[in-house]
Amino acid sequence: MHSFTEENYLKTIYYLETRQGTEVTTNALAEMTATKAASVTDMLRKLADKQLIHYRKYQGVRLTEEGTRLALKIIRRHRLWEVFLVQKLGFGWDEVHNMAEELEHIRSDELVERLDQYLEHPQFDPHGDPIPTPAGTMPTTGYQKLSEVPTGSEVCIMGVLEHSPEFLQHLARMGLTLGCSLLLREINAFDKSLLVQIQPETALFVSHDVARNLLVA
Amino acid sequence: MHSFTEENYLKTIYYLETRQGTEVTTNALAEMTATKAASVTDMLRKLADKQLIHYRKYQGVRLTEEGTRLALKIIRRHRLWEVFLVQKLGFGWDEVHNMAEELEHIRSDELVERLDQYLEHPQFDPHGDPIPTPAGTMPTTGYQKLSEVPTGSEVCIMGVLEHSPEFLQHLARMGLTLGCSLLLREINAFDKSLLVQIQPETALFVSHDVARNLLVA
DNA sequence: AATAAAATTTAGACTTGCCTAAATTTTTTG
DNA sequence: CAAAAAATTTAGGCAAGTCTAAATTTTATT
Repeated sequence: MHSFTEENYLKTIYYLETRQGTEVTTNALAEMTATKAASVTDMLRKLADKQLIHYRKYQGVRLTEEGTRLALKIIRRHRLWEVFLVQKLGFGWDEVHNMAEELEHIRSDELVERLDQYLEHPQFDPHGDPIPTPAGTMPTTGYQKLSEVPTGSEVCIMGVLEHSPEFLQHLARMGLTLGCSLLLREINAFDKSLLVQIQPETALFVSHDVARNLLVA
Repeated sequence: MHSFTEENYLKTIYYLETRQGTEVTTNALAEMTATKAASVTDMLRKLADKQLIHYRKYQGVRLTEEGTRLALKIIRRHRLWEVFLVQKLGFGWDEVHNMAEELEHIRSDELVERLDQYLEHPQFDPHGDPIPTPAGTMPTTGYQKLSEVPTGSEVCIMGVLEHSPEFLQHLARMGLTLGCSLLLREINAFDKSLLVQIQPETALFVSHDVARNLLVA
């Protein structure tokens, strides 16, 4: 059995590893977990002893196969609980992250599979993130960042890369929601902001920071 | 904020205090929490520092008002999650205790109140135990132990005092379920077992140990 | 390439919650 | 009511996970 703390490190390593595509550094982990680098080093030694990560001193870490499997199991739980909180209990998508951070550590596998069944096997969480399979693999989506599609594209908002309440509430204030269609009119040369049209009559500017956290298809 | 461990001690103290009506001893707590007496003493000092219990060395403990309020909050969460697991996810009443032991520590008050609403404000958990109010009071029931009702009584099974899977599965094998009607035919003088009639044609012997863990009205 | 800066690890310590062994207090018993 | 037994507390220690400060390694800079 693994501690909450170990589970959180695995999840964070998975996140940084897939986001950056490179080995994950001690400092990056310290920042994400809001601890100090020395504490991270201690935990990395422990995870390496348990064969959950490949760790070369001073070189950073990657998850082993077993570590990846475990990380995806936690992420599956997290996302299924988020679906429950939004669809069944009526929370907003900007309110559920912290609760799911606790619920994801509940240890029963049978509970997770029954929850999945009760929710009718959702494919995506309320933020559009794909839910890992029970077998421990991450479904792939062909989504791109809005900041990377060419001018003139007509796309649909499929997910977000940033889950903070601040970001999600900002989207809501701009009228941007999951499933919303966008026509990319132009990209401003000065600050890289994007002019997007969301209704025949309505267009607005979206900052580059917002655009690179919006997934579209 | 209180740790999982502190919450578990409060819950256990509440349970023993109301079951026995007297001050709770260190040894009783050590047995219930599967730890050693010395560890209990440590924790009692901490809980007393936080004004959650009245503690007189060598004399045992009682919960303060604040301690009682907190204990009932945990018990409310536990019982609501049990209702969820049985009614929504389809678990048996003998399977849910351990999962609820983990779920009861999820910290969001709003989550609990939304769950309560989603479950349509249940009054009792799957074992017939009353669910404490949001205000932190325990509803009273007039239930008696089956071992204490007079011969000839016709009663209905309303709850259980023992929650172990072994006990609950034993009830199931005897055909005894919540809501089941019983006619108490006689009490055996030799071993205090009870002859109870559950159908016009069907009667069976129930041990004293079973009878004192069955609540009836 | 040598040195300065940055990143990482090591060393030693703290807190929580648990343990064993020994000391103390309370209760029981002859 | 005094001695023995039982219950409880104290003392000292351990593991997990964190910290600060110092040492080491890597990277960047001149």
